[in-house]
Amino acid sequence: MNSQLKRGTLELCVLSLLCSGDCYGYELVNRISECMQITEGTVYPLMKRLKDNGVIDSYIVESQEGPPRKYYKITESGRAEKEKLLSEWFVFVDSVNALLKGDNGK
Amino acid sequence: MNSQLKRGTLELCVLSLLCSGDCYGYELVNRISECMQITEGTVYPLMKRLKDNGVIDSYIVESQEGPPRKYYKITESGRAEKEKLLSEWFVFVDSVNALLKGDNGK
DNA sequence: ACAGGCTACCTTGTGAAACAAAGTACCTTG
DNA sequence: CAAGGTACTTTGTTTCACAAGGTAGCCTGT
Repeated sequence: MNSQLKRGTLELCVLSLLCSGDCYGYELVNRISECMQITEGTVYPLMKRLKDNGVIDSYIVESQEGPPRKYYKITESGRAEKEKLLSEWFVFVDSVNALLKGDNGK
Repeated sequence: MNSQLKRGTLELCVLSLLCSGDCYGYELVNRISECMQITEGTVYPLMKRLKDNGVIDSYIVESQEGPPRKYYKITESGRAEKEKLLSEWFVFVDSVNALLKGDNGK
C-alpha cells in the first residue's frame, strides 16, 4: 500500500479505536493491521506524540501472557480532537473525490 | 487543512487533471487550489519528480500574458500509474472508513 | 520612463511522519 | 534451555508539504 496515503489518518484511526475502549499498543497494531499495513515502528512513536499532546493517557497492567501491557485511554481533549480529525477527513475525501470526478469518462 | 492528509493524493490529483488535457504548472496550482490548499512550492517539485519518473512530459509555449509556460502532458505510463493510484485511493478510503465505522455510536 | 501588480517558474531549508531494523525482556511449551 | 509468541522502545532513513525567497516577463497608470 502507498505508505504516503496513511499520513495523518493513523492518528484518527487510533483515537477512534480508543473511543470504544482502552487498548494496549500491541493490540492497536494488530487491530489496525486488519485494515491497513502498519508496523510497531509507526504506532509506538505515534502513541508517544499523542500522550505528549494530552489526547491520551496510559497505565500499565500486568499480563500472564507476556510482559506488562501499556494501556491507552482517550482523554476529553482526545475526544474533541478525534471529532475534529473526523470532520477534516470527510471534508478532505470529498474534496479529492470532487477533483477526481471532474475527469471521469474523459 | 491537515497537510499530512494530502500526502500521496496530490500526485493522483495532478495525473487526473492531466488526463483531461495538458496544463501548465501555474494553472495546475490554481485548479487544485479550488479544492484544497496548495502552494507552488509543493507542485513544482512534484512535477519534477513526475517527469523524472517518466509519467509526464513537458513542453514550453510562449505566452502574451507573461513569461513562457511549461505545459505538462501525461504519458502512457502516467495513465497506468493514475489508474493504479486511483484504485489504491478508493481501497484506502474504504479501509479507513470501515475502521472508523466500528466505533460509530459508542 | 518606471513603479506596481499580475503571471510564471524555480530553489532552499524545515519539519512531520511512516517505516525498517534492531534491541530488550517476559512468558509458555517442548 | 531453546524456540516462538507477546510486548515495548529506539535509531536512522526517506518522502514530501510548505514557507520563504528569488528570477523574470508582461501590462497599466502616472
